[in-house]
Amino acid sequence: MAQKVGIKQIAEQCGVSKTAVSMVLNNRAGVSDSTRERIRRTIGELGYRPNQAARRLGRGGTTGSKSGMLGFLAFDRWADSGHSYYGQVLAGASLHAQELGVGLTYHQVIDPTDAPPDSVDIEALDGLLVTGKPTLGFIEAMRKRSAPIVVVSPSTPHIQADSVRPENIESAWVATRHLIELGHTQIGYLGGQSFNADAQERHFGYRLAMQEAGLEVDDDRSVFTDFSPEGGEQGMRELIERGHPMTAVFAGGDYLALGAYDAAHHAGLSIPGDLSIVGFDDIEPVRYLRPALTTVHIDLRAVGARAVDRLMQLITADQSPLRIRVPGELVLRDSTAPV
Amino acid sequence: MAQKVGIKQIAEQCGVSKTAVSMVLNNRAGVSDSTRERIRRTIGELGYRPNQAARRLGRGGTTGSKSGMLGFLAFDRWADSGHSYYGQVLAGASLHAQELGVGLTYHQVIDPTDAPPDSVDIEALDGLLVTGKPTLGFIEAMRKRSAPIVVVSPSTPHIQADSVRPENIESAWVATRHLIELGHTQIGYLGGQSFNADAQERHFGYRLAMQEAGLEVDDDRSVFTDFSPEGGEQGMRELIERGHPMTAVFAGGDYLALGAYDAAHHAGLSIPGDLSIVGFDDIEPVRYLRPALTTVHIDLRAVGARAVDRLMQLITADQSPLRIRVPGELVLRDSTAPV
DNA sequence: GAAAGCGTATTTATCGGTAAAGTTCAGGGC
DNA sequence: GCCCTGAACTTTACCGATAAATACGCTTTC
Repeated sequence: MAQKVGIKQIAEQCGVSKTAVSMVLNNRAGVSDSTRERIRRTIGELGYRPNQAARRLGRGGTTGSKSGMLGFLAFDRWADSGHSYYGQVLAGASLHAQELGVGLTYHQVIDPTDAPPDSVDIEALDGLLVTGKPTLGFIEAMRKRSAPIVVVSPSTPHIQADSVRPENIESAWVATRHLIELGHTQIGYLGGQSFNADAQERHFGYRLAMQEAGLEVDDDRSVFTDFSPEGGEQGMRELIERGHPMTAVFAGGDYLALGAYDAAHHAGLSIPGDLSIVGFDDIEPVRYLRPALTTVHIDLRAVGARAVDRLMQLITADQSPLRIRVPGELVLRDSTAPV
Repeated sequence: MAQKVGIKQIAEQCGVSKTAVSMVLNNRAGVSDSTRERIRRTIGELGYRPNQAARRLGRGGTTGSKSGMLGFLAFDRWADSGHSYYGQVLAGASLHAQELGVGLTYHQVIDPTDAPPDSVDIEALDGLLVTGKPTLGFIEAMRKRSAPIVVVSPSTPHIQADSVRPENIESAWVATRHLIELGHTQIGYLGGQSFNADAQERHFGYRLAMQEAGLEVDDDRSVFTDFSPEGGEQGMRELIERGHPMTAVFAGGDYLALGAYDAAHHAGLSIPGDLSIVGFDDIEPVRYLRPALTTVHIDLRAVGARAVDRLMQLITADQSPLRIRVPGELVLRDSTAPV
């Protein structure tokens, strides 16, 4: 049976001290390139794998971190339609957690009652990353259990917790601006309902761009609807039925844009010929729409990574709630065209 | 600021040694009831939480056997396009793991080398659920570390590990049968490359249905291509260019169908008027295609749950590899029509 | 009465690392 | 030649817990 390979074995093999090896492992300065290379090779040859437990301990386990585990809570409401969304957040969080040497446990939550699920051993977790649509009560309950929480949620507005969210206003501004630059002046808005914080902000960004351009922000050209393809279709239909001339629409969410496509087709409007559409979020399905949807891309992996960062900050040194914003980027595809 | 409470503080407070406290923590004999009680109380008062990392280390490091934790490994190759797919598997796995009272840690893997990532503390995990596209070498490496593995992967064929996969043959048969029942006789096949086990099986199911119906299985009507929208488009284009009359196509994967739509439109073929298409997998995007894609739905949550089941079996009693199949279900949408 | 047994509790070494404080040695400025 | 500097390492001291070995009273046993 293969001897357990530890940092010590590596050190002996290379004729250096344990510390030298440790330094290489952590990419720290103080080791010559040749030695570094030699150690790296030996590590590979012996198939050495650092013992995370020991690492944490040595690194000053005293620092808050009890289990070295963060929890990722996913509320079920989003599990079906939103997994391409949260999957990315999760990927980013996982990757970053690994970099930081902490673990990440995943917990699907079905029942959105205010009580945290028994199955989640919060006590054993250093912090919680909550995605989806947690109730305020849930957050409160968690807080009482004194586990730091960071929320990645598009919908709960004035939550008393740290959060990581998209830079909605700016991005909505950019999206609307894009339409304006294409020459559109009659631009509609299709958004989620106003209790949704993201929806509010995106609407604000839209209005900002309109006003700046000296364009009329007509409430008749704005519709607030369910944040879903169905809602989008209904909303778009209503927008069309109102009869106000309109050559472009900013949809504050790709799922809405999905529905808007259907409504537009149904009304015999071609995209982008008769109607340009810009979305928001860049979820997977819109890449395959024809014409492909121009939309605001949010780097969801970055969202996850930032959330983990913040969580670690909270764990090591308690601070007051902070809301982090991740910038968006307009992705030009085929659903928009000059007037 | 609250002093770090360690076993040491407890010991001092009680005027005993660290070991005594340790023994109490582990419910081991060798401590008088009175002392035990006293220590217990102090632990409660000081709100002491044992440091897991240190515990594992001290316990002999390597032997982490019963951590009550399963690991979910996701290979990056799928992270972008496949998250709506694996997200569901993950959700199902998480839910079921919670029911069984075991934890689930998530690990995104970027580098698909044969070496398991350092960040995954396999030693501490009771079993591994691997999704995405692991290399055979990876599975081997894992196996050597003696952690039970269950693979949920569409592509690696003769892997020496337990796996949970769709009932490809039967479902492909059903899908093809559906086309036949609509009156189609000239049915093309668009599939992934043959080193992909799922692709093989789906192709087999297709041929089975054709032969049973006494229809000619013409190799000229089959194309094997990259399992991606791009591959699908190219494949479909080729199929069309070959010039064999064809009124329907069975795409052995929704991503292929996605591309097929584009190719069909490009060629001026209407769906399902000129060409009926059936897909496989029921990924999220295809719900929003117009016309919505008729496809085979796989209950991915069930896949995840079954995988966890199997993993638990392996952990408690090692058994020979078993391959579990999850049935699919044909979802009728709008991409198919009678001839 | 000395050796042995036994429940308790304490030392001490260790787990696999990490960090901070030495140590060595080559080179550079003056 | 002298002192200083800094890179490249090594020593040493833990991190927080565990296990094995040891010590300490006190009762039993021959």
